[in-house]
Amino acid sequence: MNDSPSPVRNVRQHTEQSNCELCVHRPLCLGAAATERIAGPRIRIERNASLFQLGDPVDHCIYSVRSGSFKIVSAAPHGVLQVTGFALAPEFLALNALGLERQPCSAVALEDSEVCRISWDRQAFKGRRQLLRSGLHLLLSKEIRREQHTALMLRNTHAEQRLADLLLSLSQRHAANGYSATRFRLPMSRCDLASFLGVTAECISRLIVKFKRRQLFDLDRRDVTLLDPTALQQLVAGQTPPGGALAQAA
Amino acid sequence: MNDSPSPVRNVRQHTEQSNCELCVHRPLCLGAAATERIAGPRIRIERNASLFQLGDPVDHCIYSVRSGSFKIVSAAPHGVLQVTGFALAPEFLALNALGLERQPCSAVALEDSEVCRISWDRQAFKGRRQLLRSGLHLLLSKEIRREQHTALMLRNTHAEQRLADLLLSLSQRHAANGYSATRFRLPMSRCDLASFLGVTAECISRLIVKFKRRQLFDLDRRDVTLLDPTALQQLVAGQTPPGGALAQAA
DNA sequence: CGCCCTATTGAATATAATCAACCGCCGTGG
DNA sequence: CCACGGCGGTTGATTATATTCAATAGGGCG
Repeated sequence: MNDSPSPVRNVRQHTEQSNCELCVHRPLCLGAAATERIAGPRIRIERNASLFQLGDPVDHCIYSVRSGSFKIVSAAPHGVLQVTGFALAPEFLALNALGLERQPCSAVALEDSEVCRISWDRQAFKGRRQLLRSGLHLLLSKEIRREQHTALMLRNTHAEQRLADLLLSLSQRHAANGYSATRFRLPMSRCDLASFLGVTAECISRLIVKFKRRQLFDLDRRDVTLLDPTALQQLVAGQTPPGGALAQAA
Repeated sequence: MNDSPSPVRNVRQHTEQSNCELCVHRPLCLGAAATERIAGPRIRIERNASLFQLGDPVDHCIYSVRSGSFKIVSAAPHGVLQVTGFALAPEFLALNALGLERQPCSAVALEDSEVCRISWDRQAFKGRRQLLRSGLHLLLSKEIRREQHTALMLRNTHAEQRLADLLLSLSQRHAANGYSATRFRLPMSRCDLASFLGVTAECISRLIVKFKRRQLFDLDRRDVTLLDPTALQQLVAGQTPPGGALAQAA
């Protein structure tokens, strides 16, 4: 992680294309409820280009990832950049920018990708279904839970369990799209993985070796094959470092 | 942390009291914008009682903490309970439950506290100002950012920096309420602190000693006096463990 | 007054960081 | 076409931060 991740051309690569009216994924937009025409035209972002960057003025939009994938990069207090999330195909970006003047993070395409913009400010919502706003509520709340899960894993697991959890998460998200749950390609570098998981790239390397030896998965370059998802799940659910339980406390 | 934190009486202690119409904090509810009558009557929760518990059916409400404080407790994959957040006086609870059937976490009062319920489901919103929903959007997005900050700290800082960050955060939140930024009482146990920061209680103890020696603060039982907030901030902004930067990547 | 729980302290251990070297791939350019 | 250079990734040896286990101390409450 002292070395750099994929280089980024600091250029927005927006190319207007087919309109989202025709988009096959449209029902997924804000849940099945939102069938209104709410999304703008598709925007193409090429690999390593950023959809928006930390400090950019916010455009009062969230983004729906239609194809491809992104990494979210934020700045730690001391200014060091870190990967704080990944957004795969039917997921959303910029849910954390509502009410801000400046983007709190960057979104960098991990491969050639497409997104749609969805405005969330008052004017844009006028005349549109209330359901849409409800959908946004649900989306935002879900995102809170996702972040909480991340924080949970960072608090009380070893690197081993974090990696297993991420792999399973990617697997599920692929499966939800109708792709194979056991074979897929990692869109991100080892360095990005490490940054997101809060460990060093060296540590990731060693973990991969360890996991391969245990026949948990196979991994060539960026192509994963989960050999024993059950074992991975058991690993995630295994014992944890920082102390034990918080007694009853619930 | 192998030992238990404050014991909890698993009983809801709801006592209807003064109506929120009269609440002095009301303008803070959903930002200054929401001056509507949106909140229900006050609910009193006594120390160590839980407002809601993991697995409870959700009541389609968020809660505004009017006085006192809460800890949020969630279950890690293996079932171990962990403190995933603290909610101080004019903050909100259950923002992560929208769209769920069951509460994903528990909220336990750290002292005798009061909350107001605010319904977020469709019927309850009827006839109420749209601003309110906008306010909720902003609130939810802000909560996402808060969680992201937590995850950020957990990823690439040592325990030392995490504790400093939390103390400064508590300080700010107190100051925002008009209380002293340098002298306040910690409502939570060392154990809760440790759980939230992702370290052991022993580690917290040692850190406290270390910080005292450095004249960063004074701490007796649960009473903190920040002696050198600037130094604390510098500490937070100091160098970090997991590797260095993510190159340009932004 | 004494018990229990929380907090603290100490010594040994472990997971992951750090530093450093090396390798293999890929695109560039001679 | 092949050599070069850069980058991403891997491996090794050492070190450090924080865990673990264990024992003790201090406060609050009955």
